[in-house]
Amino acid sequence: MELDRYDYQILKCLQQDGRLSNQDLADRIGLSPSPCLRRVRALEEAGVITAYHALVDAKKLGYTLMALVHIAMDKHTDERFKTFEAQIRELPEVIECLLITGQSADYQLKVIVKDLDAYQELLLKRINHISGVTSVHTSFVLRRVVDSRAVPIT
Amino acid sequence: MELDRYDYQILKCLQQDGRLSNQDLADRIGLSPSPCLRRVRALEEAGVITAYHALVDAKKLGYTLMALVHIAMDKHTDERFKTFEAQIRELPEVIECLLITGQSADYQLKVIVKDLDAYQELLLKRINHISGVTSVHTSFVLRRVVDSRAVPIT
DNA sequence: TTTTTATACGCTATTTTATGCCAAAAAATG
DNA sequence: CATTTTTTGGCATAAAATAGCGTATAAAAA
Repeated sequence: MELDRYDYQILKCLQQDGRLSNQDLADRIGLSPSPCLRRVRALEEAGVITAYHALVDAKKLGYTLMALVHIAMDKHTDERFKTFEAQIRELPEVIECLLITGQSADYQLKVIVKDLDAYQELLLKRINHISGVTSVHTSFVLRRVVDSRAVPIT
Repeated sequence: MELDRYDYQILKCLQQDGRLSNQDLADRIGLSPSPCLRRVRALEEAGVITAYHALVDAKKLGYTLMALVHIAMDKHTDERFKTFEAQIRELPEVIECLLITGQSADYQLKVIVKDLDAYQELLLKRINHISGVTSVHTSFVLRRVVDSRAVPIT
């Protein structure tokens, strides 16, 4: 799919405010509502826009603790990875799971929990029980300096 | 702010689909449109809902590489942190910057770039130039197994 | 227990928005 | 330069958002 200046403007605007009305969006990018809406639909159709989400303040719901968990596996087989990932997907506290390169870890998880007790519980009763997990290292998040998922659009 | 069952349902729905119309939302949670809208506004007002975003597929825009960058500082002074963070905020490729506890790193950055060349450029010409940065370790993201920011809502 | 008060609901009317259709303009092509 | 293709803008209609108002319900006070 070919993207032009209008499309980039649309993406920029909707990345910032996913609930912009089509009319406001049209105004901002300098197009009338009909072609603007057509373009948004096309971007959704093409998978350039993948979803719309409301961001919820985790702390306001009691999730006061965020941690990064680095995990190393014993063997690097498809089987190990598959079962690990399947189990991880069952844990709602794991809001991110990345397979990464690097010395000491295979996966990095990002988890949010209500307190240290809950964290301990998650670690000892869930994550440690997954077969193949050999080492686990935790970093707690003290502050979120930048927290965006916005793709740079010039 | 006190949240009841309706509020949790609203949050759950809007986390999944940030563009749900108020009418559809009202239907799903079993309330008529007016009180539903009032609740959504109240949640926004109270900062429980912090923003709405469209998710854009980075790969479709040419950002094929994601990396985690672990950074250690020479001194742990307010001054060092302040200048580092200010400089980091100027880099649109840095979509996340976390101040973390742990052995070897003070910050973890998440960056997206178009290719290895761009990554090299970012690292050598931007990040390494920030005063106080003493060590930098990179992990590339091979796969995103889980990628949500949804707060668990029972 | 009864009365009062406050909160939140649902209905309705009005304004705003989304969306499909068609003619006109712009861009691309030969 | 003419023709074809694409995309726009305007308009009409349907849908949705939003504010006002009366009423029910639950909590608080008597």
